[in-house]
Amino acid sequence: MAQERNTEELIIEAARRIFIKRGLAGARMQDIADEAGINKAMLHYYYRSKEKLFEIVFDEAFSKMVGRLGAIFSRQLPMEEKIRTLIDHYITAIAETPYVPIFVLNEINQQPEMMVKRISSQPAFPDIIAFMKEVVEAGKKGIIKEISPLQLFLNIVSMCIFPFVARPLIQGIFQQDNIQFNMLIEERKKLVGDVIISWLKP
Amino acid sequence: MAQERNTEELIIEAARRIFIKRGLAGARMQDIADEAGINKAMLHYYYRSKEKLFEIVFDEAFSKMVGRLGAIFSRQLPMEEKIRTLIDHYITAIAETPYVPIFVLNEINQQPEMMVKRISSQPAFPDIIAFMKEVVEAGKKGIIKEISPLQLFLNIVSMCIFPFVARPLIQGIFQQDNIQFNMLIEERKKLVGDVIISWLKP
DNA sequence: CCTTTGTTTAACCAGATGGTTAAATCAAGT
DNA sequence: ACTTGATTTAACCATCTGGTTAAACAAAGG
Repeated sequence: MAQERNTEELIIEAARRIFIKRGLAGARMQDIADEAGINKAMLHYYYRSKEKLFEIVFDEAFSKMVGRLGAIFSRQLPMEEKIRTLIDHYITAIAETPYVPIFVLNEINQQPEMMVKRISSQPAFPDIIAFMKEVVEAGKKGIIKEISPLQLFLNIVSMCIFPFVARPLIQGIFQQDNIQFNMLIEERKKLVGDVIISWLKP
Repeated sequence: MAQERNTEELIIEAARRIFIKRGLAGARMQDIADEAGINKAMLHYYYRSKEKLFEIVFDEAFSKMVGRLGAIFSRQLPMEEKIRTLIDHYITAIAETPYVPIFVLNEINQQPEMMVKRISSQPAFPDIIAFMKEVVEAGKKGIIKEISPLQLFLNIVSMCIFPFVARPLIQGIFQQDNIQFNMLIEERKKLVGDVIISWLKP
């Protein structure tokens, strides 16, 4: 057999970069081939079509964005501490692959049917539901204010993810360079927790 | 001259629908022509190229998303009330064209240089800056807690816009139909205000 | 050495895509 | 009716794009 054995992985890495940067419609198979330093035909040899390749990249990205929530949720901690660590860890996780959210959200908006398939095969969802039940109970016990757990979830995720989605907008309007932006994000790991906790105080 | 005089506007309306639904890379000139019920050559007759047409649609969408903030900010009201009406009005405005934010954010991420041009020609930005100064002053006077005005702004905009950007995700995970989703948004007009105000209490 | 089997390449293809052009159509002024 | 100038259309073009194919190549086993 010829060449190194990681051609397969080389292709995925290239596809990941190109798809996440340009989206499904904007990505060109030739660009992916160039990025991987191989012939265009190899893409079809290893992964049958553009859609197949995209599906792999998308699934991976989707899990990276949604899946991380589950692991954190399931931790056994008092409500306030649980929420604070959730926010801190989630922002940290997203900051590692900051272009994933806008990619995932845009593709989902292009083909909302995609969601249906992911829902069943996404192990994080049950944990999210469980967390929301905990929130209701904590509300009844008076540990926190009684609020809609869905709205709580939405608020947390909004404040964690949105800054990355709107990154060029923020940096453009407020003239922030990359270092300043990263500091902003760093500060949010605690600040978003403050916002949520102050709201939840009974 | 032939036909009705609104061909020009007819084209823009069609382009708006197609571009916002599919994005620049995903939109086809033929689709826009079909949507407008005219020949493809007319698009080039009235608007020279795909890019030119796109620019018009994008500018319009960008203003719709960012511009609305200015008008609300400039209103003379006590801080708490100002923030509450801002949130209420902004969510209402976005709900009227709910697919604009994901379109704008995605295109900005595709071509961040676009931002540079918009910044100078966007009249809402000065008002945003002015608002942020007010926030600092209100903090010093003890009317509200002393917080980073940028972070405040980010929190507000995040919680207002993100639900629309993540709409299919939310509806998918939590099995919400369109009516339920709209109720969720309706509830947020007050709820997001509560979150922010409770955080700002000195 | 030669066969076999998995891997890689260059050349090619059909359909799509943005854009052009020359001719046709239409309404209004003369 | 005829000219004029804007509007509209059908046909066309060059290029791009996802995908295919046949042949070349490289190892491993016999």
